[in-house]
Formats: sequence, structure tokens, C-alpha cells
Amino acid sequence: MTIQTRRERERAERERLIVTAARELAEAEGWDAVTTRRLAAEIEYSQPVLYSHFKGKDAIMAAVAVQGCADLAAELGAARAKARGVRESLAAVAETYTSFAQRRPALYDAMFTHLVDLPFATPEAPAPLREAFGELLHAVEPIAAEGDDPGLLTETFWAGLHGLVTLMRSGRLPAEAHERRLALLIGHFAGS
Amino acid sequence: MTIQTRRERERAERERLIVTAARELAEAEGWDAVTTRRLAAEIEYSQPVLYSHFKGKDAIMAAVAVQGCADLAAELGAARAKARGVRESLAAVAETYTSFAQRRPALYDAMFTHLVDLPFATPEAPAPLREAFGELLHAVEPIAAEGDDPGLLTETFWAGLHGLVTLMRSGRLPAEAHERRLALLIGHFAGS
DNA sequence: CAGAAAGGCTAGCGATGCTAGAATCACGGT
DNA sequence: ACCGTGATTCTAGCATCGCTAGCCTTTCTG
Repeated sequence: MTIQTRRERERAERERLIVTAARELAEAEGWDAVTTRRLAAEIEYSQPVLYSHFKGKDAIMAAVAVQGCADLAAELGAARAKARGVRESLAAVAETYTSFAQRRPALYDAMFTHLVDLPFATPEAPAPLREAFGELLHAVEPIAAEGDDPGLLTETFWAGLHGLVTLMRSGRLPAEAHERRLALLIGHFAGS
Repeated sequence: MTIQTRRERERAERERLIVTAARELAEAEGWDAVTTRRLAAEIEYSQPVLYSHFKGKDAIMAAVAVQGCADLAAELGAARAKARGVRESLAAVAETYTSFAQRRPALYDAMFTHLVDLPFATPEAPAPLREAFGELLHAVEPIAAEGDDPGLLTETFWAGLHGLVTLMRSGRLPAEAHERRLALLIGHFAGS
């Protein structure tokens, strides 16, 4: 038994090694630099080892995305804890969200831009994904009008944040007006 | 002169052929199917011919994106012409925008998702891009409060639409609630 | 009509994701 | 103690990608 469990423990550790190496390489040089060869060299194993852990490169990106969602959820939670009122919570969460996207663009892409076959809007979604959405939900819920579905409102607000972030990062929106656009979005959702 | 102009005319025609072939292939089978070899076969020329017209595959996608913006601008203009009031115009434009994105996902990706080096938010941006944004601006302008910059408000509203579209198409938002989310977005911008 | 020049094609380079099959290692039974 | 067995890892290679160098044919010019 002990020998079996040691094997499994080492295997799990190597899997974590792969995911963190992929994340760090992506954050340092972008996802284009994360080739299977480069990643294999980084973990000091050969390429096929990657495929004994993950179905392919996309699966590795998905694992990175899940880890990223945990990070985001933690940051959002911390921001919400510091904020006082309802509107301040919303603003703090929104600011933290867009800041996260700008500080860690590669991670954000894996989470929300790249096509990846993760169950998202279902109960089977990985816990970190639901937690990150839950943080948004907690901030949006208080500003929902009677009769509004808080979940739907959160999704819509999230879409606003996501749109701002992606359009700005691709150069389609000028970056210098970001704060003002964010204020407009919050203003229109929190009721001026 | 005539022979020179004929040459140039034929060259321009072939360039249009490349762009439309790329667009049709992308819309039919997705951008992954648009390889330089496949595209060359489609236009019945060899690969290097593509590179005598465009710097690379990304430049071809950019040309397709510009063409797509012209299409979108036309659709938005038609929708706005039919609508009566201020709020109806906004709703019609929003509905047309998201419908366009769902009907022609590959085209939409080239325009607004794919990383492409087109000047966007500047006066040097290609005319179709400015026209498409102008259509949005015309619909959003009337609902801007005094003191609000209509351009910034349009950008923010656009971001909301873009976020809804991209998150839904990647499976991160459930598609069946799209209409209700869109109604929420419009409601919060047009003042309940 | 010979030479120059322009344009298109064949062939190939380096790199990608992924995989088959050889080789190596640790383990268990006699 | 030793050898066979099974799992694990690596070497080598496939098909395909975007892109380009260099030949070759065709066309224009003096």
C-alpha cells in the first residue's frame, strides 16, 4: 500500500509541477511560448509524460484556468471584505476584476477567452469557477431590483467587465479611458 | 497605360478573391480550416501568391475583419432606420449586434476577438470600423446623461454587448437566457 | 529578335501537437 | 540471489502549420 500511495503522490506532485510550470511560462512569455517541448524541458521530463497526465495542451490550459479562477476568487473576496457599503463593494470587485485581467493577461485568457471544454454555467463546474462567480454574485446581489434574477444580473455585469477588459487589451478600446468607462458601467448598474 | 491598369485591376480582383475565399471558408468551417495551403487551392493559385498580396495570414484575417465591419455597419444602420423611439433604437441595435455575432461567429472573431494589428480607436482606423462604431454611437448618444461623454458611453455599452456575445459563445454563459440578459443590459443603460 | 524583368511555382525550412515502439527501471515469485 | 514481468519513460518520427528561397516561364523593352 505505502509504495502504491507514494507513486500516486509523486504523480500528483508532477501534475502540479506541470500546471504551475505552464502558468509561469505563460505569464512570463505568453501562451505562444508554451509549447509541449518547452514545457517538457521546463519540468525536466520528456514530452510524452505530459500526455500521460493530460489529454493535450488544451487540457493543461484548462487546469491552469481552474487554478487562476481560485486566485481570482481569493482576490475578489479580499476586495469585498475591505469594502463598506453596497456600491463600494461593487466598485471594489469590479476594480479588482479588471486589475486582475490587466496584471495577469495570459492567465485571464486561459480562464475566459481561450476556447476550452470546461463545464461553466452548470453545477458540475469545478469549485473554483463557481467560487469566482459567487464572489461577483455577492457583490451584485444587493443592487438587484425586485423581480430581477440576481444570477442573471451578475452574468450581465460580468459580461460588461469582460467586454471592457478584452476590448481594451486587444487595442480596440483606448486604455487611458478605462477608469471612466468602468465608472460608467458601475454607475448604470448601481443606479447612478 | 492600359496594359498597366489591366494588370493592376486583375491584381486587385485577385486580392478581393483571396479575402472573400478566406471569409467563406472561415464561415463554413472555422478559422482553423483556413490554412494558407487550403486558401491557395481555393483561389487556384500557389501559396506564395498570398504573400505577394498580404504580409501573412493575420493580414488576411484583418482584411476579412474590415469587410465584416462594413457588413455589421450596414445591418446596424438598417435596424436603426426601422426603429421608432430612442429606446427602441438602442434595443434594435443591440439585438442586431448580438444576432450578427451568433449568425457569423467566425467573422465576428476576426473582427473583435482575434488579436490583429489594426488601428481601432484612432482616426486612422479603416472607414468600415469607424462606421460600425458610429452606428452604435448614434443609437447610444440619445440616452447619454448630461455631462456624460457619448463616445465613452458607447464604448461601455459596446463592451457589454461584446462580453455577452463572447462569454455565451464559449459556453461560459448559458445561451437560453440570452434575451433576458440583453434586456437587463439595455434596461440599465436606457434607464430602466 | 535578343536581353531584361516581372510574376508564379516547386520545393523545402523550422516548428508545432501528438504518438508509436523501443528501452529502461523497479518489483515479485521461486 | 536471480530472472521474468509489468509499468514507466524516452527516442524518434508523423502530419501539418506559416512562411520563403530560388528556379522557370512568360511578358515587355530596346
